[in-house]
Amino acid sequence: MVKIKCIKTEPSTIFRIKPTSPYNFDLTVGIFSKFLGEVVDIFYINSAYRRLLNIAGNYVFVSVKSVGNVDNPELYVEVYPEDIQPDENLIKQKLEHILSTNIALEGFYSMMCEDKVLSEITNRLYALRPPRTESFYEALVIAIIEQQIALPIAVMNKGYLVRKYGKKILFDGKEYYAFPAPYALANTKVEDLRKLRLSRRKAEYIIELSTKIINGELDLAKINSLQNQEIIDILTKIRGIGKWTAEYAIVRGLGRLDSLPANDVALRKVVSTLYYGGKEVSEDDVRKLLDKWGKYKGFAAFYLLNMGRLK
DNA sequence: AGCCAGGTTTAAT
DNA sequence: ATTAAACATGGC
Repeated sequence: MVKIKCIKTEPSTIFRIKPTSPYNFDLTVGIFSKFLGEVVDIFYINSAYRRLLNIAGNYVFVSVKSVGNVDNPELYVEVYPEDIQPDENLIKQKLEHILSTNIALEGFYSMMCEDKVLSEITNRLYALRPPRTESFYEALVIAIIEQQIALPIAVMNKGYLVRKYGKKILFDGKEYYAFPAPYALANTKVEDLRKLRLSRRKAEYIIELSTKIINGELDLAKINSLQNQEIIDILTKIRGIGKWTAEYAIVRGLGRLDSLPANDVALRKVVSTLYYGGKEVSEDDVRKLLDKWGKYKGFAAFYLLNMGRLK
């Protein structure tokens, strides 16, 4: 039997975050509510973004509300620690990372004015930022799950995995889950993960990756000090992580906006529709088109992908 | 109805 | 070298 912890309904700490302007909170965290079956990052429109975080080994439940507006954004954060209260600054940094509150958009927006397609998208998605995962590990596992599969299915698959192996709490009568830690997944068997509707291959990839992390073969702590290409070289030596997976994880997990998962099927489709009149495009075509945006090419890809979802 | 969905590796041609 | 197969379901 799993013991369920109920979180107290009174926050132990309250603080505020001031994102750089412009910042559209609903649009940004709204990315999380697009798919049924999302169980880690919880957001209902006009409500709070809620998540169970793992901060330096301690579980902390956070609830984030917008108390500002797009041009004068401000976030109101309530913290409910399970046991030990971690340093408030660590929690704040983690949330600023996840919610991408510190990105400067001006450079990107002024660059996009030159492109008809992107300037229209930018108008519709104004002040949207790419949310990030809590950890790089989470980004890698999600990327593996999302390989060659429809996104709603991938989100459901992630949900099964999280419900089975993630830390669970109850808050206000609802269940919330932290993303599983590497040791939790390293100790599973392929057959266990197969039952969660993961393919045999993906189950192997996730277990092998998690094992490399807990035995120190792969040190994710030092990843962020490396260049994109260095990270790709290291990661693609690991079974199950190809170029797309590495590039995708660099965007989702590290929040680097200059990493371009050019071989992404959805991205290729959007680029084909919006720039090539529906003619099929290759990974190289996508790179050729987006490379000119330099350090913002990943951001441009993010906007294009979300445009594809708006349709 | 059927086909395609945010790849990558391995094993069989 | 090239190719097929592997995870499942909502939308078109």
